[in-house]
Amino acid sequence: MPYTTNDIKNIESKWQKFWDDRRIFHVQIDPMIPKYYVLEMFPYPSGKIHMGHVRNYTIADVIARYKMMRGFNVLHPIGYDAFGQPAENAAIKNKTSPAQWTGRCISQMHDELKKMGFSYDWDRELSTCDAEYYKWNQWVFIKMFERGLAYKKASSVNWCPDCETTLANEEVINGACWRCKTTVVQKDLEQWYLKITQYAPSLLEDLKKLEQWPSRVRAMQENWIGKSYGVEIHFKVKDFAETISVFTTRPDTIFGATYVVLAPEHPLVKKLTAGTSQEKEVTGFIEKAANKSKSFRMSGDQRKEGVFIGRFAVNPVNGEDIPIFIGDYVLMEYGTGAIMAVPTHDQRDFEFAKHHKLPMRIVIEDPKNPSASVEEMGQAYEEAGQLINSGAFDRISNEEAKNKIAEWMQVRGLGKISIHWRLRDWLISRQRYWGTPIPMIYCASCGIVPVPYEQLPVELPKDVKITGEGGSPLAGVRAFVECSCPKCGKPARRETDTMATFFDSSWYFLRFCSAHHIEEIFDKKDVKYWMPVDQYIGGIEHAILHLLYARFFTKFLKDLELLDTDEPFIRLLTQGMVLKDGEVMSKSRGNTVDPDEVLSQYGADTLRLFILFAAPPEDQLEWNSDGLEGAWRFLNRVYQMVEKRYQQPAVLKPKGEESQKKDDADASLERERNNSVKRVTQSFEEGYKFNTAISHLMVLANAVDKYKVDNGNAAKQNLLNQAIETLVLLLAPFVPHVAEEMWQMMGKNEATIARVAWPSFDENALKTSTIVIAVQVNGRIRAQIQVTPDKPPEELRRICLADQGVAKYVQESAIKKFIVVPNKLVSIVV
RNA sequence: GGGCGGGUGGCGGAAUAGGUAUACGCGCAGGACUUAAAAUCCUGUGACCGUAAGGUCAUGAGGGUUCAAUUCCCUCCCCGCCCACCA
Repeated sequence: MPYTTNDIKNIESKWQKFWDDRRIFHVQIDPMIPKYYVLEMFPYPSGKIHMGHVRNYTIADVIARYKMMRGFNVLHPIGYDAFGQPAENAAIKNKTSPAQWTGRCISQMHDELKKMGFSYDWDRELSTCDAEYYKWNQWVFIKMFERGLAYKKASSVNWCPDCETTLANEEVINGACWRCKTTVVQKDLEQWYLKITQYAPSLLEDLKKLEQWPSRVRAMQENWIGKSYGVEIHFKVKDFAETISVFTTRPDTIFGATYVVLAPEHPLVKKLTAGTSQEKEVTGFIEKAANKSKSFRMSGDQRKEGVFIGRFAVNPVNGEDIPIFIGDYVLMEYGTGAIMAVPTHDQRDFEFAKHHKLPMRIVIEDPKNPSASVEEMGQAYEEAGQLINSGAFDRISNEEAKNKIAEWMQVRGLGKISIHWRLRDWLISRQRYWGTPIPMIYCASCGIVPVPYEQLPVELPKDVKITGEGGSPLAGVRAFVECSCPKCGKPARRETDTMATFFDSSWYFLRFCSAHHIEEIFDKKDVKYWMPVDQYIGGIEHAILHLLYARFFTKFLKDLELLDTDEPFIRLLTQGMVLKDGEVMSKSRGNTVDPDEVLSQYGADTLRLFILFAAPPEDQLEWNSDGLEGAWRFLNRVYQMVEKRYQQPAVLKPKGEESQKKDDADASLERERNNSVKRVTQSFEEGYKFNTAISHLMVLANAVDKYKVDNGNAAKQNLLNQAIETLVLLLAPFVPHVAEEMWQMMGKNEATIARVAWPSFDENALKTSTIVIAVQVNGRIRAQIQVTPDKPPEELRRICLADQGVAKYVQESAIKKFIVVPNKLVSIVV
């Protein structure tokens, strides 16, 4: 059990109150001061904060406090992503309402965040479940609707049977619901979508601007958006007035296309099979395919099933009749829902063709095996090579042929050069209660009509019985559903679905700029000043979902001319996970450490210091209670230093004529002090390596410990004071409570250390009068010599040879090379 | 299958425009203080040989370039994360 006479953890609540009472971290726009916007991904208010939150917010807080000391006007807000299904479940379980439950969680969370000493501007605290916030969700939605970016369509959608609601593609992880892990099924439903695909090109292109994002997040988004260049090729159906369009990235293989495959859901299938002998078999296959979940169909290397549909298509480049199949390995969601199959050069087609004994033709020559025949192929040849069996294109490299054939086909009207995207539109309606009502009205005569702006917000009724049965609980609230059409005034019905909560979090960073603005979604001048977010911090799990949606909203709002920036987050830091015993700390594993317990035992500063010291922010962090103890020890040591060794300058009485000349110990302390400032500053400016920053603070503390002051030696005491002051200032962003306390103990005038200027350093003080140079002979260290800096090589050579340790291995006449790395090392080769 | 990270003491981790590997912390061992313990302080701590001086070997494995490689190049192994029948 940690214990000292002046318990450093008991001072924390005092300083928290001080910051609060004086609104130290409240900020306003000030064009004269450079701004800095630090933001962490706001929490879902589950009530208690966990170590992941603590780590995330501590990193953010340290950056915010550092920037404040550097003179920036720092916006550092917090809020709650308060809508969502867990509140419904908790409300049922605890016999309360989601609103009450969430309210209680928020106030609990609020208190816990305060206990961590984070430098938030609490005046901007917001919750997405407040009507003053979600009103603007509805406003954005209508703006999107007016521009055709929000639309309703019937489609096969992802459905979680457990949550009883639809899910966006981004919310389906390996075929399972991201929240409850239940296997997702497909349902045909009419749902609301946002046309994020319209922004696919700029979402992809602008990733290039995000140089300060981790490359893997950019790569993940790039893959998710998935741009492919290719050709849409038109295959005429033989003896039938229809054309099948396929998309391919491999037009170079068109001469090897020996059959066509449609997705079972392809709209042409029914038309083409009607009346053929294959109709029954095809219908049976479609039913079978429909019963398989999408995740099963997409889960890789199973046998490729399919049936011939009884008709043929014509290969446009050579006029061949080729059979048309339907196959479950072709997905309706991608491309045109139809493919041309080139079994010799695509492994999937190869497997399918083998299984169904379909013809093949090699059209790209394997340079290692130019005489290969179809019969002896064990797998598709997917590498590069020259074209063969391809008419006029023979002997052209296939890379070159891609463009040539594409252009040739386009000129002849056989195909169209085109780009396809993997990104799908974003399904945002949810059949749940605890969310933003979608502000739409259905009128029998006018159709779908948006709620007029002046009627916003469409408030979520409070007195709704939640059963957990799903299926739009709002549909059962007559007072909510029944309304009149804004256009014709006749009785009409409200939309009863609510918005996915990712809608709420796609623009909250803008709302923070003027958190409680009433007239508009936000105050344009505030947003102009604060945006973009300079530093965003959060978990990698949001690499696709939230970060993509937020970028989409930013681009949309810019198109509405409400914003100047087209990217919301300049710099992104994804913090690593917190582990215990080598496993991710999680409730389900039962290996969590409750931050509350650590707080009551050690206080926030110790917790903050440990978390920052144990690993670089982006790496995994292994929880270690001994390490926590170490952080506690260090803080106490520094506290004792201030208490016992610091003397207030007023008390300090210079005695007699003390020598102004600095001795070695003085120079050494000065060097460490300046070096610490340099290194800690560097760690903030170059990549946030807080672990090494703290290690340098420990080095400085060690130097202070070692430094002796003769009783009453004012010059030395001054030097010591200076070193301690610097140490306290450098510590301030990391351990704000103790730093405030120590600053006050030192009798400083500033109200808060949070606004004291960050210390600077003197490069000259880092120099030493003598340096130690390592001497290598044939690559091995054989001696250390002490010399004055910047010795010329000739002199070094003389000194080295005079050194006994060197002389043992070197005779002057045998020296082949003499290499000098200035002020570091000498390397002699004999 | 594709992409992105990583492999350094007993542990968390330092150090890469090539230049004294193991900073800082934890742990461990010994000592001081104490009736005793805790706390605190001091000393030591990569491995091996040696009383010591000193020497040899060590950054996943193996090669290469170099006076010099954790850092650069080649081959391979292992771990983590993300994506994946994407046409």
